[in-house]
Amino acid sequence: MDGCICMANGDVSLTKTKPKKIPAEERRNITVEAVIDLAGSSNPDSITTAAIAKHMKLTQGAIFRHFPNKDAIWKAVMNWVAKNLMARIDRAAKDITSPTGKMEAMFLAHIAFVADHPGAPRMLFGELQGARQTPAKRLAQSMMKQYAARLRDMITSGKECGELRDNLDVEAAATLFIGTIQGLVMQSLIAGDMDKMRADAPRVFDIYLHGISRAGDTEEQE
Amino acid sequence: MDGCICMANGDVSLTKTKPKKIPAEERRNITVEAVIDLAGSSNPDSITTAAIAKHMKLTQGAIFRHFPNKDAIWKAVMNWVAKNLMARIDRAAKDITSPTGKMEAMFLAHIAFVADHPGAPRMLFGELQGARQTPAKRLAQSMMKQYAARLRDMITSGKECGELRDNLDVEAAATLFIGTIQGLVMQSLIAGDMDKMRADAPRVFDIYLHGISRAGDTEEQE
DNA sequence: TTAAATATAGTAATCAATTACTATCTTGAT
DNA sequence: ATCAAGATAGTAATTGATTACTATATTTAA
Repeated sequence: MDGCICMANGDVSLTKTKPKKIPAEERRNITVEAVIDLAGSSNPDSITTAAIAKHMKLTQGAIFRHFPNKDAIWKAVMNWVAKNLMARIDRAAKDITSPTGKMEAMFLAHIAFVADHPGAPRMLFGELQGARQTPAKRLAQSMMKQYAARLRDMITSGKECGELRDNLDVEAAATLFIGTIQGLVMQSLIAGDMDKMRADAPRVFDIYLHGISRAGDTEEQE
Repeated sequence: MDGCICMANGDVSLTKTKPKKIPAEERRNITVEAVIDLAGSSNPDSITTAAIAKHMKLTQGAIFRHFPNKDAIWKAVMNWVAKNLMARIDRAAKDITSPTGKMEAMFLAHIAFVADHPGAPRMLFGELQGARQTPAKRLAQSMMKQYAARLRDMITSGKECGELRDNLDVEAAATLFIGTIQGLVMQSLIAGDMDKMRADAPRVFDIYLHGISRAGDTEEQE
């Protein structure tokens, strides 16, 4: 398909021609990347250890030299997703003072992250829906809680500084913010087109902003 | 577990107490219901034919007397979902004239359907995301297309009759409508609480309506 | 050399699907 | 009406493929 992952070690011998022996920690990172990669194009729940191993040019058994079991792999992947997503969102909102500006930056940063890593939301969705209470699920849930709390704070301060409607339902607004992202992501995953999501995101957020802003505030400067 | 399925045909013979042998078509319907039931509490993709059979008090092999293979089961299930969901939405919007009124009725009807059948959206999400182009996926995709087209028409006529903003982005508004539902559903599935979704839906739709309505139109009559 | 990293080659469990066979209902000629 | 013949719906056992996981041998970098 993409053919750009790792076929480049046949002849060209620089430092490592056949990088067979890789230190354990780096191998774990490679494993996480492989899983996220695979999750981008197949049901996360049915990604086998054999498929992971094949994708990173290893034998299946070798995986278990670096992870005690499959759940541990999932935990590592969820950890990666939570860390990188939150970092990206924080970075985007850092230099902006206005609450609505912060929210827009967060929204677009979140969308961009998902567009870069389509496997991430699929894993989140799949993992969170499962009945089984895995370590990975606990991680995902705590990230969601943290996300929602931060949003509520932001919306509340937006009301206080007059950018948002006084009668705005803070909880509903936070729910809709997250829901809007999830909905956009779902539709893009269904369409199999992440670029479409990038294009739609600003237009959709504009409507959301209309919905929460103080009447008359939202100027259409397009 | 419930013990009321088929043990009752030894002595009592009226017209039909509960015959052990069930005609093929009804058995197929029972199968569909069993799958949707199971999908409500476990990953649809990992529902086994054995689990389906057990849930409807049959042996695993008997399933294949009524379906040629597993894909055929999924196709039948998707057909059921598409038919019932669309019927319910149509019924809700039928007697309402105002476009925004129609949209609200559709929104709430959609949410109610999902709350009644939590397995349905899980199957749709799971099926639509998969890379494999199954008959079930084709069915789901055509339903989504039909849904989106109907929404765009409704929003357009809402603009024409003055209920919605003139500068409203029709496509984005339709995307956000569906996305809002999907987001609400996702969050409820994650929380494992369908009643919460029923309660949140009107509050969230109110914000959406704010976002698409003509300025000054939306009266807060609460 | 030596210890970590990987390969090889297994395991028991589970999957969808098929088989051989049995039980029950339906039908039509008498 | 009756009752063999055929159709229908079921069971139980088994298939080959695939799963997560493991035991042990081999390779390679320091």
